[in-house]
Amino acid sequence: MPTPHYGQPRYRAIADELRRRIENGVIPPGALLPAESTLTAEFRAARGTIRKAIATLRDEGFAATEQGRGTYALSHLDSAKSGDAVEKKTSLRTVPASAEIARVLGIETGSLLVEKQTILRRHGIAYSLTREYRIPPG
Amino acid sequence: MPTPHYGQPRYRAIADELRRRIENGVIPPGALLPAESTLTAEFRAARGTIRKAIATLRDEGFAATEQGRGTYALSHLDSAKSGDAVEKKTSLRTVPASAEIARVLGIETGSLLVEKQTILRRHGIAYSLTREYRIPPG
DNA sequence: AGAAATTTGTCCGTATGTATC
DNA sequence: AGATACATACGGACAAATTTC
Repeated sequence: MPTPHYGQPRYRAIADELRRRIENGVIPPGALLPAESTLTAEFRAARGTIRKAIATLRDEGFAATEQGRGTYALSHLDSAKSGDAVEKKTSLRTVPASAEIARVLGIETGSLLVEKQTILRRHGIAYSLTREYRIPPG
Repeated sequence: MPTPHYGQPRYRAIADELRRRIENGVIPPGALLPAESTLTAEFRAARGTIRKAIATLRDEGFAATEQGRGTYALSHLDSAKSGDAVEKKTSLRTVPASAEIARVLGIETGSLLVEKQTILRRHGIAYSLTREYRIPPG
């Protein structure tokens, strides 16, 4: 079989279809997507093509994958079902830069950074932890 | 030839090597990386493996690719290229929870979390790194 | 202007490794 | 321990964009 991809590539069309299913609730948040082998059969595409489609969804934040387990749908636009109050707690501290973070910020490992931590809770239960690192002024 | 990847995958090792060359100025910002066919010969890896390594560098902001042309080296210490706007780069991955984060979120250490990382740059210089951790649904 | 060469993009098939169930 | 599912790697083929002649 030849490999034409006139117009839109197949992996993108497949990603579009899977994204639709997630947004429409056909695959609800938290549910596993069909296995790669299953999708291979359904779309009649090679595994590499299926994997590229799923990678697209990961990049977009629609899905997350765990080796040996599967790929599950994420709730992309929440976490507002609010009305119920969201409690937000922010704290500041100074921390040394890890090697990983230092590389991204283009500074030396161990340099001091300002870390702003935000914890989001609902009904007293923390569901999100955010840490922002910045190079201190001066 | 078998296809083992004990320890670190080959594509990551290749990405590390190329990143080193960019950071060390062996491949200066704006210069083209060797063609995929050339890298295939040098590292004796399949083209897909080379492409995966380059994709890693793209995600990290060390390179940019144009079809029919090649892959350019970038530098986050380099200005130019984009205007005065703030460049925002978001990536998503799953990571095990550190003890500290696990405590805050009330989960077990090592549990898998979804990490959304956002890097803010201006004039090509990263000045803010944000990491948000959430418990995956399901 | 046109054709050929170069380079990246997509797709297929297969095999093996690694993590989870 | 076996089955299932994702991860890595190989090799080959054709498509599309750019450069070169």
